Amino acid sequence: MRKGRRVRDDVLGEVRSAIPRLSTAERRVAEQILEDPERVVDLTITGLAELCSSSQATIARFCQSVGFSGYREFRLALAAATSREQAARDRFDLTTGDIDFADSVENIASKIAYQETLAIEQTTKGLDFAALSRAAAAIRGAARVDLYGVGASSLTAQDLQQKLTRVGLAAFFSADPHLALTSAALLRPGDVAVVVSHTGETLETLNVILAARQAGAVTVAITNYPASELAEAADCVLVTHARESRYRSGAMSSRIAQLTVGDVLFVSVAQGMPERMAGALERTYDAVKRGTRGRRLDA
Amino acid sequence: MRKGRRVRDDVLGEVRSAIPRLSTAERRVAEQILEDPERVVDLTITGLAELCSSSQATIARFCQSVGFSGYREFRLALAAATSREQAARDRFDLTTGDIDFADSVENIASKIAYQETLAIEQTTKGLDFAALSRAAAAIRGAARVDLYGVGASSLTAQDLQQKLTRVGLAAFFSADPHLALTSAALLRPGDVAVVVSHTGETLETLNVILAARQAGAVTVAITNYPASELAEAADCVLVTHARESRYRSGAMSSRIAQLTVGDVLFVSVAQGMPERMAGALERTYDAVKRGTRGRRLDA
DNA sequence: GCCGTTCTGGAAATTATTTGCAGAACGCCT
DNA sequence: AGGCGTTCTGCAAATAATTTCCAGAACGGC
Repeated sequence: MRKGRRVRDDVLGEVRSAIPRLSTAERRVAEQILEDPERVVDLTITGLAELCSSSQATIARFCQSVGFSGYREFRLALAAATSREQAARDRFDLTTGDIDFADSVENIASKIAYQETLAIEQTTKGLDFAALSRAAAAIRGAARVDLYGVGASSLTAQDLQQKLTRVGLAAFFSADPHLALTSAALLRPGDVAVVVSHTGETLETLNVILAARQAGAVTVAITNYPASELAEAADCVLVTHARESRYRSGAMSSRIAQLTVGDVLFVSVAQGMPERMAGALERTYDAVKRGTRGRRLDA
Repeated sequence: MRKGRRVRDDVLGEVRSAIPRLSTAERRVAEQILEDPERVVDLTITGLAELCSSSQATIARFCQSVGFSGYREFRLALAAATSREQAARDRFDLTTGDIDFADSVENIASKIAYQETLAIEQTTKGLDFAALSRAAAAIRGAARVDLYGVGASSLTAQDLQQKLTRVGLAAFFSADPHLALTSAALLRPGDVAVVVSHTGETLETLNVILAARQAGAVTVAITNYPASELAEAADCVLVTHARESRYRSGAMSSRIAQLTVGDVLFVSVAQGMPERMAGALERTYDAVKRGTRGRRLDA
């Protein structure tokens, strides 16, 4: 790749390796920069010149020696590089430990962020793309899609239902296990049932998938446990990889992972039917817009 | 809190959320920047002015409106931010952020993972921890907590409602705007209303928060736009930093960011009441367990 | 010690950024 | 519709930052 890019990625390295061929005054500059890059970023060329007990001209020449067009460009690159390093550092000094009662609010936030991003990364990396494509194709072709989940998993199901509806598919969600069973039993071959369950052992969801299967529908399971009964029973199994924190107050990572899977599934579905999408999205947007006219209460 | 640092982390978010309060010419500038930040980084103020068919003065003023001392500082921050994002993209080995119709399923997954991860990281970094602590304390002390959200935001509200209920708090969620209004009006001083809305301009949600406020309840807003009317009206504002993909098929990042905020809030609440928690969680777990006895349909 | 080469900082020249200002555009009120 | 105040905009002047030029200083080789 073009040099410009490479330099920008590792300014400090460039500076270090340039030291041997620099003159005394320029070397002083290099050392100052390496010692505290973050400080230098905030300095104007004059400030840096003072800091190095030298002149602006020297700084400018230094920047050119290292391979930049001048101080302006160098400073920009330095800012990019330090920020990049900072980002990398941030990601790793997130203590991987579980959340405990002694944590500050800031710590809690970091840890949750870490766990949730981890869940997303691992889940998307571990997805069975073949199964996913099959599921997406089935949903695209279905006359109707039933979604089901209880407890925290109901949110994933609802979310997907909202999304599919938005692109003009007939998607249904029921929170009530009896209604869900009824609904599943009425599916027809070609229709799809998507069942969400973290453990994959929730009895209600299992029964729904069995009913859907019996009715001839394509069954899709979103679960954390590929060996669960739910997974065994489904045609397409989409596995989440969430390790729930010990502070298991609620399904945090698992729910995020499920939603991510839902998103990928949804986008795959939508991608296969571009004609339909464009229009449907716009129409639903307009509808909502129109529907929200009203009066403010404090007027 | 160190504003400088926060801004530097998410310049694009700042720009985006500043749009509402910008003038026409400044808005053009903002849009240009959002459209192709990498390009703008290489531009001098004159270049950017030309690109936006406006004057240098406008650019300079724009930078100040967004919260920087001037273009120099802004450009530096932009360089830092884009480089940071680039680093994150490298991690997911992908080249562009936005999803398009040509993407393979694997690519879609990477991109979604990237965007959602970014939303989580930026949101947790940008959280106002003071507001968060206040909200958590209020919820802990409330005799009742009302949660409200429509559309995609309803999921966040539901999620939080489930969690709070699990630790023994009286938490209510209503999807129906009329019921929500009724409910909000009946809150008492010391109670809490949590309102979730991405844009912060949804009329229904605005009215709910106004009603809750009038009833003397503590009001908490979860929104992406700190300058929105909703945010203005709330006692504690928790801001998400989600940049929705151009493939705006559904609120993916914004919803994830909201949930993350909800999680942090919940854990903060739970942390302050350990006695209550341990027991409550166990009892609710047992209850669910007992409630799920039944017969498998395929037996 | 002299000469040529390289290095350095002061200062001028250039370039970039910010600020002041006056006209234009807009909304508001009558 | 017309007048009035406010805000927005671009021009241009003022300022600030950076680059280039140049002359003197320092060093090394003869």
